[in-house]
Amino acid sequence: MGNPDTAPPQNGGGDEFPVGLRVLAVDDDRSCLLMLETLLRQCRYEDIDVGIGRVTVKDKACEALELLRKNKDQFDIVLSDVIMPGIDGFRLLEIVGIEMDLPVIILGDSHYLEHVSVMSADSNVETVMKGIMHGARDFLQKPIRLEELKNIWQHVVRKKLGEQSGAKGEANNNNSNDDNQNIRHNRRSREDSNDGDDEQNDESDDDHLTSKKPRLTWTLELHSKFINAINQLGVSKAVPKRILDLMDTPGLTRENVASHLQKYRNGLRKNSARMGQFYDDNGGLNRMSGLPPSIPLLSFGEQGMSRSNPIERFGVNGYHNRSVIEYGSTQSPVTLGFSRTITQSLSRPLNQQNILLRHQITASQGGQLGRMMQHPRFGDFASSSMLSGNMNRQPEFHGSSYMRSQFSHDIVSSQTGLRSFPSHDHQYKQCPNGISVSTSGSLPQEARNDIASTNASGSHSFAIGTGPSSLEVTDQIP
DNA sequence: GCTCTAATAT
DNA sequence: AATATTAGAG
Repeated sequence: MGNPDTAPPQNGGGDEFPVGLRVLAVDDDRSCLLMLETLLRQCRYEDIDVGIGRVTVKDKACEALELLRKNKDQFDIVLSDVIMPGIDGFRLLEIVGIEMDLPVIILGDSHYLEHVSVMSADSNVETVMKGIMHGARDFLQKPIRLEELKNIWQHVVRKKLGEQSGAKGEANNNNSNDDNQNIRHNRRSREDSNDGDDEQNDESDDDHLTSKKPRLTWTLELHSKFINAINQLGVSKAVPKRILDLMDTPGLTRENVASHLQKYRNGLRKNSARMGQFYDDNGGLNRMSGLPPSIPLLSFGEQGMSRSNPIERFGVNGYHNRSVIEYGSTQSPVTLGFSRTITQSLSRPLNQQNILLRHQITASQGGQLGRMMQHPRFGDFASSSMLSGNMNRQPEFHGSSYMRSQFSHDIVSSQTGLRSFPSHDHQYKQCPNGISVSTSGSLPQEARNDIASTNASGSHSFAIGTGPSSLEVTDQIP
């Protein structure tokens, strides 16, 4: 809670507002809109010289959008009501975020809040959160007060600042052979807004670029390094610090590694819980010491089904001839809600697929494992994408290339009792005691996805498992 | 004070 | 789901 009106950028005067900020306000409620416009003009966000008025109002989101599209670069900031017929505030927010990346401020409608919620408090928070998650820069609750509007310029400044400093690492999709350039460190600043009252928290430390928080993306390269490090260290000694050192990746933090490690271990744990055991770096049999006994032997149910990006949906029995694969870009929070759907046909119903899977199981395990054996997932053995090194599915894999993949694999081995079969369409090499994959029959959909999504075109190779228990597979698509 | 890890938040 | 952040224990 600091002093509200810190000096705006250029003019040193503490009380001057950036004259001529180009604001577009959208609200379907005419009276609100008028009020808003009046206030905005009082802020001197008004038209000065440019052809287009500096304060522009629209009572329909679609018109606002049209205006924005036609006049890119003609606006600095957008204020939008939440509830509107047609395109609502959130939607507008998304679109604007994607198409022109302007700061958007969401205006909360008290009517709406009352309406929707039994008690306004919660839903308010929810709404605010939703707005923020969708990329809103701020959230102002109606009735909007002049004081609040006076400060919206800060978002524009922040955005500009953000653009300057961070060289815009936006499209880091398929990039990078250079292991690490998606790394950008950021300390965040808690920025929020509030309900009925007031708000301005402008702690000017220095680095609160409220813009976007770039998160580290664990690319395949990074992950490989990570896995490498772990292999070198051995499971027991693999702690964040050491891994970090071994990875030798500038910009990467221990926290990054720790977080990833946590996930990695979860994967291990899951696996090992299923197997009851796993091999450590010495090839020795390890009992995961700290294994919570509570971990189910197999979580085939809902949990496992929707692992990783492509979200598969099977009928309860897995009988669908077609499965729906849904995906969406997760690049930026703004893309929330944008997802497309494609379909992929299955050669056979899952339950008829010829799954080759052997594992020593005891009779007592029969119940759950039995089910698993009918529908093993790639992930059941080595694959949580974590272990397979198959991280980071790129959007490009979706769609046609995805459908084009005709892999059909059987999971056939693990240390105990499972073995691999030679196969026509791919080469494989199996490490001693390795987990292996071969392509002899068919594979549950999930597994196929794991593999297919690794592949954009032509062949690819990937590793399954780590250390001595790993396998490298090279697939060749006919 | 630093590191690790589990838990929790975004 | 994937990462980040936090909190408490060593």
